[in-house]
Amino acid sequence: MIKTRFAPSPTGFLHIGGVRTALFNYLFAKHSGGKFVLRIEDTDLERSLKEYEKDIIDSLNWLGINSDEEAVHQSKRFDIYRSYCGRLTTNRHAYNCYCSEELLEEDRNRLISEGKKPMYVGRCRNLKPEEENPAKPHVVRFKVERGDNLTTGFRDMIRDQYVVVSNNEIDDFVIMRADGVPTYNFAVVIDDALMNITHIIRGDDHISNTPKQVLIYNALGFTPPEFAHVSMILGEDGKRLSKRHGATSVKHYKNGGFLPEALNNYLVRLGWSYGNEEIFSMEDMIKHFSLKNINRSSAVFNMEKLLWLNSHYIKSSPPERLINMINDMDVDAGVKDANGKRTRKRRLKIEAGDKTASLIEALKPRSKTLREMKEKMHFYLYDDITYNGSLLSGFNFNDGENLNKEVSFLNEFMLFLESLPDNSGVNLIKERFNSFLSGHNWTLKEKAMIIRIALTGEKVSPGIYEVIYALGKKRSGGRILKFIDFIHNYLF
RNA sequence: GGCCCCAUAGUCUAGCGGUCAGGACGUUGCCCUCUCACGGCAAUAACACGGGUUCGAAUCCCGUUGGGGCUGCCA
Repeated sequence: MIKTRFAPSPTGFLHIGGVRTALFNYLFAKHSGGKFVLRIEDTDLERSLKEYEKDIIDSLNWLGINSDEEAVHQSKRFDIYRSYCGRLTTNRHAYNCYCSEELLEEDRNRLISEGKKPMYVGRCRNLKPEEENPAKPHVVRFKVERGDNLTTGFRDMIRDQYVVVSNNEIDDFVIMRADGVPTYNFAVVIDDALMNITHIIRGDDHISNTPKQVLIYNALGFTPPEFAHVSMILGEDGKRLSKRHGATSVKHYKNGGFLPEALNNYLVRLGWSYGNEEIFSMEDMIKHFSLKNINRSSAVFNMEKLLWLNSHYIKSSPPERLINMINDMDVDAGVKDANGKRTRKRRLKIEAGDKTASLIEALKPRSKTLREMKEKMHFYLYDDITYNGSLLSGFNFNDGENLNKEVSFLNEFMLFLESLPDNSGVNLIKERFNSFLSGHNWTLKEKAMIIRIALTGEKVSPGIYEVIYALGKKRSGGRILKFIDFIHNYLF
C-alpha cells in the first residue's frame, strides 16, 4: 500500500510551499487509496515551537489535508535514532568524531582559502581503539565509502531519470550531534523506513540530500523508497518564496479572506496540471492526480490568479458558509472610520438572516476575498456611516434649482419607502420602485446614484434594490433624512 | 568556487518528431448595465541562444546563457 508523509519542522508558521508538498503527498496517497501521515520534525530543539506545531496542524485541518495516523514527533524518538546510530558505528558505517567546532571551523576556512571543497578532513575517520574516548564530547559521522568510481544516486519520479553523484562529492556528514540529537538526514531515513513510507514527495531543495540518505538506507539494509522532488515556489522576483514576499503563511490567507478550496486549487495547479482544467475540487484532485503530470520547473507565485480562484469559490459558496468564515477570520476586516482609524466595533460578528444572505448574495460577484466582502458590508453592519463633500460632486448643487429638485426627490422617496409593505422582498421593491420612478417620469439611471449615496455613503454599492431590501424601510428612511441634513450643513 | 536541478507569452501551464504552438490568470477593446462588479464576445503575447541528430525539431543530444538549490552539530 502506498504511504506518504508530510514532514514539516515546527520552526515557523505553515508556509504556502509546505502546503503544496503536503497536498501533493496527500493527493498521491489518496489517489491510490493509500495513507498519508504527518510527522513533526522537531529535532532542532532551539527553534522548534509548540505554537508553530499547532499552527501547522490547524492550518492543515482548515485545508482538509488530514493525517491518517496520529502525528509522529521526532523529539519523542531519540532512543530509536540512538540505537540505529549504534548499529552504524558497530558496522563501521559511522564513526565518532571528537573534533571541536572551532577546529572544524579552522579546517573549513583553510580549505576554502586553498580553493578546495570545505569537506571534513577525516581526522577521526580511522581512529584506533585506544584513541577512542566516548566519554569525551563527540558527534557521529557517516563514513562515506571513498573511491574515484564510486557513485550514489536515486531515480527521481518527476524527472523520470537518475540523479547520480560521485561519492567524493559527499562529505562525511554528521548524523548524531554532540548532545545525542540526530540530524535531519539521519532521522528522516530512520523514520521513513520505520514508518514504511513508500513515496517521498518533497521540495527539490532536498535533491542534494538524497544521496546521503540513500547511503544510510543501504548501510542499514533498508530498501530506499521512491523519491519525487517537486520544484520550488518562487516569489514575483524569481527568488525562493519567503517572508519578504509578503503573505506566505496559511494563516495570512485564512485571515485575509481566502477560502481553503481556493488555496488548494491554486497550489495544486502550481506545478501540476490535468489537460486544460483549472477548477478542481478536492475530489477532482484526488481522482486525477499523478506524479507524471508534475512539471519539473519552478513556479512563480501569482496573487492575481489566486484571487481569481478565490472569487470563483466565493461565488459558488452559500451565504451561510461565507458568514461563518467571515466571523472566523482572526483579524477582522478592519473597518475604518471617516478618519481612516480602525475602530473597536470591528469585533462585531455578522448575524445570519434573510437580509444578510441577500446582501452577501449581491456582494459575491463583487468580492475577491471575504475581507473585501466584509468591508463592503459596512453600510449594512453599522449605522454611523458618514458622508463627505466629494460624494456630492456631479450633482451640481450650486445651482439652487438643481438642489431643490433633488431634495424634493429625496422627500418623495421617503414617501415611497413608507408606502412599501413591511415585508417586501427584493422583487417587490424592484417592481414598486420602478413604478414609483416612472410615475414621476424619472429614470433609474437619473435617480439611482443619489439614493445609493444617501443609503450607503458610497458611490459604489450593490444594486439599489438589494441595498434597500438589506437596510429595510426604517434604516433607509433614517439615512435619507441624515443625508438631506448633511447636504444642507455642507452647502450652507 | 564545486556539485545538482530547471528553461513554452508578464504569470501558471498543454505539448511528449510533422499542431495555424492549445487553455487559464492578467492586460486592452466591445456588449450587458442604476454605480461597481459578474457575465458574454474579441484582441494581445511564448518555444532563451548556438550547434548538432533527422526528410522534418518546442519536442532528442551537446554547449552557452540565465534562474534556482545544496555545499551546517537547520530542515
